Amino acid sequence: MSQLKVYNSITRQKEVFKSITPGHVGMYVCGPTVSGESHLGHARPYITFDVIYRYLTFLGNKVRYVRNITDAGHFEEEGREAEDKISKKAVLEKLEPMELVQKYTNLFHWAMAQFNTIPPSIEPTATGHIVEQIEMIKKIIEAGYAYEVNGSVYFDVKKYAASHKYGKLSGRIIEDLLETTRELEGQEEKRDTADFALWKNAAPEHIMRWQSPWGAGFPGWHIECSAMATKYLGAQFDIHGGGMDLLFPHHESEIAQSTICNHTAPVRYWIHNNMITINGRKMGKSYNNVIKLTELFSGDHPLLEKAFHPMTIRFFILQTHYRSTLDFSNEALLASEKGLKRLWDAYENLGKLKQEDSLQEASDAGLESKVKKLVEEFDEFMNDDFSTAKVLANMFEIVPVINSMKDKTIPVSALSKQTFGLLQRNFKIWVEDIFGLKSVNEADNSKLQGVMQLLIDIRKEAKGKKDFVTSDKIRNQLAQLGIILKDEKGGDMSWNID
RNA sequence: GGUCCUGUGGCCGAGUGGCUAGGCAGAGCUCUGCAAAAGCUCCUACACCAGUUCGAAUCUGGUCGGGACCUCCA
Repeated sequence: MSQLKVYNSITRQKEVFKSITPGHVGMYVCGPTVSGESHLGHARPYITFDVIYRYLTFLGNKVRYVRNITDAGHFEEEGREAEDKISKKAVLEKLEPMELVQKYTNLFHWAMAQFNTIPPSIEPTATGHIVEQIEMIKKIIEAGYAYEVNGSVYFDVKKYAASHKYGKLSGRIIEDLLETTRELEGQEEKRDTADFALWKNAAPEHIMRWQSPWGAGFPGWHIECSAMATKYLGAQFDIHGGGMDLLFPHHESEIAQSTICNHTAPVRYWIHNNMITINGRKMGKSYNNVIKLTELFSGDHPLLEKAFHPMTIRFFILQTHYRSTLDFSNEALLASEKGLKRLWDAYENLGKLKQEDSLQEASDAGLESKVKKLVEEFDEFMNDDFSTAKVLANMFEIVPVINSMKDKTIPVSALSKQTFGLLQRNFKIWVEDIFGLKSVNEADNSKLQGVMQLLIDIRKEAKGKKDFVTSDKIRNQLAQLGIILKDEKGGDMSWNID
């Protein structure tokens, strides 16, 4: 089998992946800020890294996957802010930060479950690691790379850049950063505009605040990831992932902090997913083009013609390489929906075919070698920087073979016992275990199965007597209920829920 | 303005210098009581201009277009 190669953002090239401790992989992925609802854009990194997590595990690694919850910072809930300003005094009418955080954390977990993502090994919260963050800031101050002003602490980028490569990851040039003339609030405290906050002084009315050696305040954005990654994965770990928009300043700053604190570069492989765009534009609050996940699942959004199943979104994302932008549209999602159905139906049909029907020798040598090659390429493509799109393309090339076997226009014995087994095993591993796809039909209970079998039997009898009025009645009325009944070759019938 | 990415058929998208993925949509045929599904076949594109090469969607330079980051945005 070929070696796994990953594109490393910091070296800008594909490198052979080798973990620090053989057989073990430490992976940190920047998690959500739970001050609002997740949208389609958020789905991309979590699905991408879920597949990476699953694949690394499949390769035999014990993976510790850490994904944080950013629940500290300056939070305001939309709509409730105004309410607060009317200065209601009652406790219950005021914004309670933890209530807000809990609400969106729950919603996030629910959405991730819908996508069938595996929960991370550790999901630390920023508020649960204030102590670690303060310790880290202290160390940086002691090392002389941070300074305190009015209860806030800033990282001294200029000093760091004198001996380290600040900007290496993001391709930023330190001189340009130092020259930036942008005027923002609170900037006057900093020695230099490029400096970033490690700790921020909080005004008394600020809703989230903790005691620190520098007074009451809250941690800077970047330090939380550094502190939690260090705590759970060590001073140096294998993979750090996140969206490309986090390259700068977030990840660049993480490198600086951790390097000063732990005297080593924190991350071996930086992996960044690209953005989901809508009409060519990144999906984001500031562009006013956000489609929330709840809206996507319900279809309740002006841009959506209908509701889309979470699995459709997952498949949609896997059809593209993770480092390419992915353009959203109704049409594209509709295409994914149909494509997924075609793949899933074939996958289910494959599972029902009997391996005993094949022999040691293949009766169709050409098909045998074609199918074998297509299946064996799964690993090769995935090892090439997780090319899920190419694996799926190969699967689709096999779909007609499976469907023909089901229709008996190609005998199962066209393939050798060995290759047929390979096909069945690998489809299961790749479709379910690695790509994490699952059935779109939620109703799979045995009573319904029984009722359907009864209707199918009655319809078969009617058809046998050429009583098409009855047979059509059954099929049409079921269709009205959203159950599609199909006649198959040989008189069998199959059904699924639309 | 600075740094970087990108431009593929009606749509979404893979693409490692030659063998020109895949999905969806569209057309025809087969199967079929009808329908649906399925199978087979067709539609063969790489923004533009120059260059390198026997050969370029792929490499180089330029032009034009789109985008990301430089704002606590995945």
